[in-house]
Amino acid sequence: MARKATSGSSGGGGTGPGTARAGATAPGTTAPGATAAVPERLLAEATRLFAERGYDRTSVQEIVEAAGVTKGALYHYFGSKDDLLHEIYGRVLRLQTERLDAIAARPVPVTERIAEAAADVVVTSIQNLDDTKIFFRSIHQLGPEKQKAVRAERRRYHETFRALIEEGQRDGLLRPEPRPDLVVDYFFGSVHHLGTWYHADGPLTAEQVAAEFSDLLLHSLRPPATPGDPT
Amino acid sequence: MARKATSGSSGGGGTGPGTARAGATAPGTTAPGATAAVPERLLAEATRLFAERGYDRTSVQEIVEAAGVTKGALYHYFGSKDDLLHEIYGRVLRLQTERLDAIAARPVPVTERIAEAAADVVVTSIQNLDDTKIFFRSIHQLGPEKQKAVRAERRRYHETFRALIEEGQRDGLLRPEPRPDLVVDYFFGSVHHLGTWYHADGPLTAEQVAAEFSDLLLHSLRPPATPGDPT
Amino acid sequence: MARKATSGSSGGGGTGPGTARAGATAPGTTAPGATAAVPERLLAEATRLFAERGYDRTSVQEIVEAAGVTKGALYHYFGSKDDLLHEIYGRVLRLQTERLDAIAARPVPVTERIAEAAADVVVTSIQNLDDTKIFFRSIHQLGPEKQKAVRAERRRYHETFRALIEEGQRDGLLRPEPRPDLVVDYFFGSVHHLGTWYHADGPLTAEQVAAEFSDLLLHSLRPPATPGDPT
Amino acid sequence: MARKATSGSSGGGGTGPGTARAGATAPGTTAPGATAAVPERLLAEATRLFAERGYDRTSVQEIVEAAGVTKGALYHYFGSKDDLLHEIYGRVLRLQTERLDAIAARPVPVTERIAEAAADVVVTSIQNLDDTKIFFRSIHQLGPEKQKAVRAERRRYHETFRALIEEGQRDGLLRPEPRPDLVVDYFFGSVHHLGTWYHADGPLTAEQVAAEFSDLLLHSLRPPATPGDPT
DNA sequence: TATGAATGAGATTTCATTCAT
DNA sequence: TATGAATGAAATCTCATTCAT
Repeated sequence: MARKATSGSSGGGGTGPGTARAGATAPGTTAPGATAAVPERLLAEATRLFAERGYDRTSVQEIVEAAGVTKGALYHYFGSKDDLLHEIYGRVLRLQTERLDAIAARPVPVTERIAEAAADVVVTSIQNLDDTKIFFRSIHQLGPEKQKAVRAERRRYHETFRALIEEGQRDGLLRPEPRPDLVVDYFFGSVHHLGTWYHADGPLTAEQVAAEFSDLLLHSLRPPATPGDPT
Repeated sequence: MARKATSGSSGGGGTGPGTARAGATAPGTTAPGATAAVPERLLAEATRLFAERGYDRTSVQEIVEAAGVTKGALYHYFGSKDDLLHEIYGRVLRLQTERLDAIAARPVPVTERIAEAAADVVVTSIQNLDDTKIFFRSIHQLGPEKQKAVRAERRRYHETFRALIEEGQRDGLLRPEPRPDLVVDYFFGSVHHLGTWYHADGPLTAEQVAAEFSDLLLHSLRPPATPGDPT
Repeated sequence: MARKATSGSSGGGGTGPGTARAGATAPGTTAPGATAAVPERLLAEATRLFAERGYDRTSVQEIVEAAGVTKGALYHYFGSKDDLLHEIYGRVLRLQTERLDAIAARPVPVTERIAEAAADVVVTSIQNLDDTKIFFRSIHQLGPEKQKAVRAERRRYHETFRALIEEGQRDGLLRPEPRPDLVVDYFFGSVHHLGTWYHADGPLTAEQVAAEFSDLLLHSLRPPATPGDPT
Repeated sequence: MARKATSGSSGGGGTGPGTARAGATAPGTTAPGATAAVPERLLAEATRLFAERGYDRTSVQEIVEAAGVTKGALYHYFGSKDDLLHEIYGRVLRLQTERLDAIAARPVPVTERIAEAAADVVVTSIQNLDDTKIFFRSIHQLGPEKQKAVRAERRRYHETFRALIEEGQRDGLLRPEPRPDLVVDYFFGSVHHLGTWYHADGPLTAEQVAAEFSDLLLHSLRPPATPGDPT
């Protein structure tokens, strides 16, 4: 058995998020810079195709053809088509979780941390727009236990974000009325739908969208200005 | 070939939302109070199943079994599986478009109309949660020309909503900074994602969510309070 | 759903043992005597092929080609390749069980009933030699619950036979020493292996083999001749 | 390519039953007492797995995993999966042939030799129950020429046994009526089916079964008692 | 002596759709 | 208005085997 990407592979192990992210060529690969290692190539093409025509509408045959290998090779590295999807999810989730954790830990006012976190998730969602598209369209096509794993990771992300909002409300920097969990669902609904309308060649850069979204979020939470306290 | 539900079948005809929703028996149906007419039953079961396991994962066989008819019957009323999905889309779109148009035409301040429209779309999305789920998961699985038709209707809806925002900004009732189209995408992202987290047996009623979402939207657009102008 | 041969179909229902055995043409079939109905043809070809090259070595493709239909047709009638095998088993088992029950109930001395039963199972095993071959080679390739069902039916058959032997021993017509269950396993081992050596074009008719096997069985159970009791 | 176990490898060489069974380490193996040599381990696991789930249902991958080696290693020692099966067959056949030859040569009355041979084959079949199971289920899955080779060896074994029966009939110690070849098929059918019902943890020891089977065989051949000749 | 990535052919099964009745 | 047998194409996955190292 080769290193099949099994379920519990989150957390740095697995089919080489390390290699995949670092861009380092796996041992046994040909010239660096030429063709990437097979698993990475498979993941990249799968991501592109899933985003383009959906998980169910993309056949394994199309993926391997795009990656220039045979089906046997795919199944040498990934246990199933499901695994491929799961691995794609894992990559984005890990990336965004790491970044959010870093931002949440910064020694700056909580409103600033929220603004930064909001802007950051928009930017990374746009930078990985294919993954974003796939995520919210295809989660239901994952096997039940893998789906649970992904949802659990997602929930952890949301909870971290919610904690920031709660902190802001406790400190009186944000309006106390909105329910934090609803705010999170409200904001991330917007983020997750970036994939349905954002285009790289449109009029807006990722950063512009990020700034606007972040601004809209904070304005909706901002306490009413009190006399002598011009925001 | 009898009255197949072709694309342009909007307008309240046979299989339309009106008859289906109101529970009125369509002409030519058996005893009222018995089982609903076949096309309605097919649409209802298809909606349920598509929401439950996705369009591609639902087989025609499953739909007809759930509706208690045979495949021949389905193809008697609908030209294809695609048609079924398209018809489901049509129902929600028509419903929500009608309501938005009515609200937009009311002789009340624009902020009030926006608040109402926002709350209303949340309520109807939750009331038709299955349709909402299907909509944003399965659009891509529609054939290209049907997809275009649906997107066009959707766009019209968004434009109506955007016009309200523009009006509010022109009149100085809303902050001028946010780009209206971005605001629309921002808000409807949230609405469309209701299907991923809202549960009827959860702690919140549709109206509570509607009030909060509407409130968040308006606060994010509210101009900064000026002295002597308490909002 | 068409009449798929589901597990519990033993006992006269199912994919038409009635039609299959009686040779009656199913409604909707063409000229009687011409080509048999599709399910029957599939079963017949599957039996032949499974006997010839084994269950695992026979592809569904080969079966449908031999039967002159498409794969879709096979799966219209049978839920799986497994089902086909199960149905084949069912036919022989039902046939032999019926015959044994009839013989066991005859109002003749038990030794005679045993002799007849032994001869009969040999004859019917040879007449359905393909089924016999398949039975003892392929049972293990059946799914677990179907395997259990088949074994249960088989056990019932063995128990009926064993009861005859016990009766003979109780009545003093057979030697008391041999354990009845071992005798059953001993004899049916021989019967089941007919498929490995018997050929229709060999020197022996089915009846000759039956007579010899029956004779060997009874001689091995015959009590020692007592003076004045020439058997 | 090193010493691949080719078809004609009988005669006690490297991978032979002698070394494997006795637990002696083959030349070139590591420390005695540690894990067995690789080819032996492969054969042992293959035997277990083939018996458990059948030849076709056991993948090469499963065998090498069970043996703790890689596929390359298997193909280093054995030319094919077929070879593995053939080698397993060879082991039992050689063992049983040797023992039968020894028994047949003993200077005791032929009835005694038959009784001993019958009991012996039962005992060794039970002691190597996995091989027994495999033998009669999987012969057909061997390539044609290997199948022929195995059948030829098997035939030789049967002929030796048949000769004993013929001798007994010639000498008037056995009933002359039964056809010797049929008797052989009759008895070995029983023996070969031991694998389908015997369990080591059942109520009977191998020796008890052997005694009963041998007894049943001889009673079925025993001439009718003549007055003044108490058996 | 052994590895393990990769192949390529083939396996079973599913499914939307058609059509004679 | 409805049936249901049948199609044919495509889908996912498995597996024995090879070969450069």
